[in-house]
Amino acid sequence: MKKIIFVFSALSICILALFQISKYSFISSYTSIEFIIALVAVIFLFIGLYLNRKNKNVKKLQSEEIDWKTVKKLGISNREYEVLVEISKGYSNKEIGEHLFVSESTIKTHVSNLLVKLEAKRRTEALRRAKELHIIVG
Amino acid sequence: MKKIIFVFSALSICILALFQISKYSFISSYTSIEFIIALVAVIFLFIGLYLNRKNKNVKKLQSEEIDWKTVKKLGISNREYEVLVEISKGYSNKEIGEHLFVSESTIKTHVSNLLVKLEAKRRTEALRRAKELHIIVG
DNA sequence: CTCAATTTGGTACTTTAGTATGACCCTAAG
DNA sequence: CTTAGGGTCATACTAAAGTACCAAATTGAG
Repeated sequence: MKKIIFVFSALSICILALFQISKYSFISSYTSIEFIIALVAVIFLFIGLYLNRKNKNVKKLQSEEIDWKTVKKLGISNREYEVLVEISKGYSNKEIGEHLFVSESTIKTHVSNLLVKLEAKRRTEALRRAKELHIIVG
Repeated sequence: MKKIIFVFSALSICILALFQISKYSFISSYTSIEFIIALVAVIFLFIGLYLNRKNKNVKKLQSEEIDWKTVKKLGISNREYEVLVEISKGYSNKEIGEHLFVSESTIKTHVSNLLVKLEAKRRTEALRRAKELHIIVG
C-alpha cells in the first residue's frame, strides 16, 4: 500500500512537471508540442510496464514462498521439516539418513510423525499435502 | 511475434491520432493541451500495464505447461502418463488401479516402466524428475 | 531445577513398492 | 499375414516404507 501511495505521488509530480514544460514549449514552437506528447506517451508506457513488472515479481514470490505459519501450526519440528524437504527431493529413508548423519530408524520416526501431522498415508501423499499448504516449493 | 507487430502498429496509429487531436486543441484553448497530455499519460500508462499483464500470463502458462515433446522423447505411453499423474496426486498403486479400473499388477508394471524411462529408483524420485522435465505440473 | 518437547535409535512387525518373468489380447504398420 | 508396441494380468521374490512401542540424551522455557 505504501508503494501505491508513493507511485501516485511521483506520478502527480511528473504530470505537474510536464505541464510546466508544456507551457514553455507551447510558446516556443509548434512541433515541440507533438514531441512532448510523444515523450509523455513513451514515459508513461514504460512506467506502466515497470509497475506491472514489480507486481509480477511479488506475485511470483508469493506462490514460491514457504508458509512457515502453517508449518508451526501443524507442529512440524525443524528436523521433521528437513526430512520433508529431503523426501521432496526423491531420496529414500536410507539416503536421507546419510545426508543428515543419522540412522534410517530415526528418519522412519520422523517420517511417521510427518505423516500424522500432514494427515497422509504415504510419503507421496504427504508431498502433495505439503505443496497444497505451500510449506514446500513446487 | 505477431502480437508485438500488432501492438506496435496500434501504438503508431494512436500516436498519429493524438497528434491530430493536439493540433486542433492547440488552436482551440490553453487548458485543453494540458488535458490532452494528461490523457495521453493515462492512456499509455494503462497500455503499459495491459502489455505486461499479457506477458505475465504467457510466462505463467509457460512454467505450468507440460512439455509433451519430452514425454514422447522418453517413450512414455498414454497409460503410463496417466499413472504418473496419479502418482503425483499421492495415491498408492492399489488406489491408482481402482481409479483406472485395472489391477494393481498392471499399475506395478506401468510404474516399473516409468521408473526406467525416467531413470529413477523410487516413485518420489520419478516425481522429482518429471517436475524437472516439466512433464507434470508442480 | 523441572517439565515438556525434540531428537535420536532400536526391535519387531505389517504393508506397500518395485523387479523379473512370462503370458495373453489388441491394433496399427509393413 | 506377420510383427512391434501397448495394455493387461499373474506369480514369486526382494526391497523399501511405514507402524507400534519403547527408551535415552538433549534442550529450552518457566
